[in-house]
Amino acid sequence: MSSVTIKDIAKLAGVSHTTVSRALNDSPLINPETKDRIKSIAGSLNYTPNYSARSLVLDRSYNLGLFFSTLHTGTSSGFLYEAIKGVNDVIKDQFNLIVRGIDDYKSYHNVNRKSFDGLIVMSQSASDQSFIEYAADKEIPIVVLNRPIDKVKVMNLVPDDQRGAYRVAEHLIEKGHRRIAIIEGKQGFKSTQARRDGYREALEKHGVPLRNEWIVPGNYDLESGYAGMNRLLDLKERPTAVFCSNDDMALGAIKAVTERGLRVPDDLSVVGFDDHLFSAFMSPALTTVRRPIEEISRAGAEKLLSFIEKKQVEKSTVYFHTELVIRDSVKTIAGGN
Amino acid sequence: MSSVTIKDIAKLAGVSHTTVSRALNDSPLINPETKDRIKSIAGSLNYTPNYSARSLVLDRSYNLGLFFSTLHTGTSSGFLYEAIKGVNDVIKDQFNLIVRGIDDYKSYHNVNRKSFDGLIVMSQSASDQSFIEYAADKEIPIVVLNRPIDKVKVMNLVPDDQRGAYRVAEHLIEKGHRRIAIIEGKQGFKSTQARRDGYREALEKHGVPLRNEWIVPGNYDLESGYAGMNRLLDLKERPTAVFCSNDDMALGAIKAVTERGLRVPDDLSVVGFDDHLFSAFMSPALTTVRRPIEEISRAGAEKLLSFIEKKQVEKSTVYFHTELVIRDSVKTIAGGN
DNA sequence: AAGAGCATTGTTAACGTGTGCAGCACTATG
DNA sequence: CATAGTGCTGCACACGTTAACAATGCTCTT
Repeated sequence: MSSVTIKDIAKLAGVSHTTVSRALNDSPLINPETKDRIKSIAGSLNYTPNYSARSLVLDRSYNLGLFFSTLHTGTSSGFLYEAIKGVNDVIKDQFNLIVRGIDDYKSYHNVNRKSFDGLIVMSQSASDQSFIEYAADKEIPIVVLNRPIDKVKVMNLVPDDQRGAYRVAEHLIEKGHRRIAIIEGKQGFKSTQARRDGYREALEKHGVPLRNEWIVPGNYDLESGYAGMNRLLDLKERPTAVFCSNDDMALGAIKAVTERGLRVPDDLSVVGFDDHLFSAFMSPALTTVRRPIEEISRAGAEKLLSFIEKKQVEKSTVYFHTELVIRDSVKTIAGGN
Repeated sequence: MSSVTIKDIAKLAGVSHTTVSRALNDSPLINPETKDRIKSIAGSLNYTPNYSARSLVLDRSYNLGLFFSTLHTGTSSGFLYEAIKGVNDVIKDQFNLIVRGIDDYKSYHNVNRKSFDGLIVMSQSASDQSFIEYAADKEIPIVVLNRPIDKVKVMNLVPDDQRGAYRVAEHLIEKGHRRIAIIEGKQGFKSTQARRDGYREALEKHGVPLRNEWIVPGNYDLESGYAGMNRLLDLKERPTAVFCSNDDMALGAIKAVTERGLRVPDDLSVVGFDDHLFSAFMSPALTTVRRPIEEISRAGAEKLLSFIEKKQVEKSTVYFHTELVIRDSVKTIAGGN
């Protein structure tokens, strides 16, 4: 069952392989009748083009890379899922979607124009700056999603994390809270900083005191949310509300609260960030910030395809709206402080 | 910055391109000194091999396909995440990992030996039987994970869902429950049937009555768990325990319970299946069955690599142990019934 | 000293496509 | 009738790599 080539078809049709190639590619040069004849022969032989050969001569790989900063700690499953779904919906059959974590590369050696027609980087950390620069330098069509980057100019689609964090912190203040803690995201991630900044901005704007002991580190996973909340609960002066830098940590944090016999939101209010699938179904349903990852991924894929087609890239930064989602994990308190 | 080829290197080194090819591939035929010289020239020119050309002549694509039944409803993000992580950990730099949903294919046309060195199918539904048969027929090295398949013989690694379901149902019975409902998984999914069978088996074995109205449909997503539980709560005779066919639905189900002012497990016991990342962190922590998807994925990838290397496939079915994970969502009750 | 054998390198073809250019037959134009 | 034009097809080469085979120079053996 060795595979059939255009030369086999040519022989059967009594034409040259050139004619077959043209016919299958719908060249207007070919007589409609021979074209049909060739196509039907190809169909009956179950011909499939050899993509390696085509790639070689056309200088296209038919590969699109979807790169994450890491596929280990820091990338939540929901994030991965939404990104793949969004991109996949757009590219369909046209390209192979190759998924990889940047931190798995020892060297970027085989990231080049020959191997990838384009790249989508779901960037979470400054640590992949070098990768982005490398790819941009090689002039591979590229879009960078999720993390705003500086220095190198590329198409950059990002959620407005800072604004979202600002809104959710402000929401806590409006509900009467004045003792508001934060469990931060993974160090080095840009999103960690943006959410921290939004949080600070809201507190400062409303003259709410900011205490160092209410700022605890985390790394975006469940366990770190659990640990972070325990640290806060051990303080003499507890906060009345805690802003967790993502929903996973919020879930861990709530676990820590209930383990001590306390209740959310009655004894302590908790908010998250991301609006994961499960967040609406937790008890209590989590107040959080929706970050449109799937939408950004879709938009990024569309941009990339147009770059590849037009053989020309645009470079700009586009912010996507983040949205406060109010549910049941925040208590309204009377006095504040 | 047009890319450098072995011929360019050959010119600079004053040798033929064949020698360069051999040197870079560490052929023992080449004089160690010239080899070093060529390698250093290649390094300084920043040479990267053209994989399309290499693929063409070697008849290898360097592509591995990771195929899911669907990337839409029915595939939970945790499942996707664990599968990608497991496979990716094994293949590292050797191959491109191409992720796709089978239901996105209009035709399997460009699934062939030329385009894929091997396939990993995370099969969830009988609907991809035709895909598996197609691939097996084309003699592409293949492993099928997660779903036990019949008819076509391939390497098949699956969790023992039925045994797991049996154990968790038995656990409920041991805790004194005799009114046990089930919210089923997506119709047509093999796992749905296996879990149902395990559940029935346990009930029959222990002489626990099985009532039709306590068997409600679902489709593995949060919403369907929520809806299913509401159906059960509307019954005149409510169950005392509910086996949800996965953790996502358990989460939705618990939501429905708490919404009515009832509590888990005090008023109603709930168990799930999968042991998702978040299950230990729910309140109450969910009693469930651990299904080692990442482990299976890793094992599958290793098998596949060995098939490709040895150019020979084994065919058998291997069951992976599923494990009852006891947490806090089941109440011990005195009498039963 | 001649031939065998080895180490190293080069020549040439092949993988399956796509494409510039030439060529053919036929029609239209004057 | 000669010429230009048009519609269609084939020839020959290119893409970058690997590999079978040939060729070269050298060493060793007898």
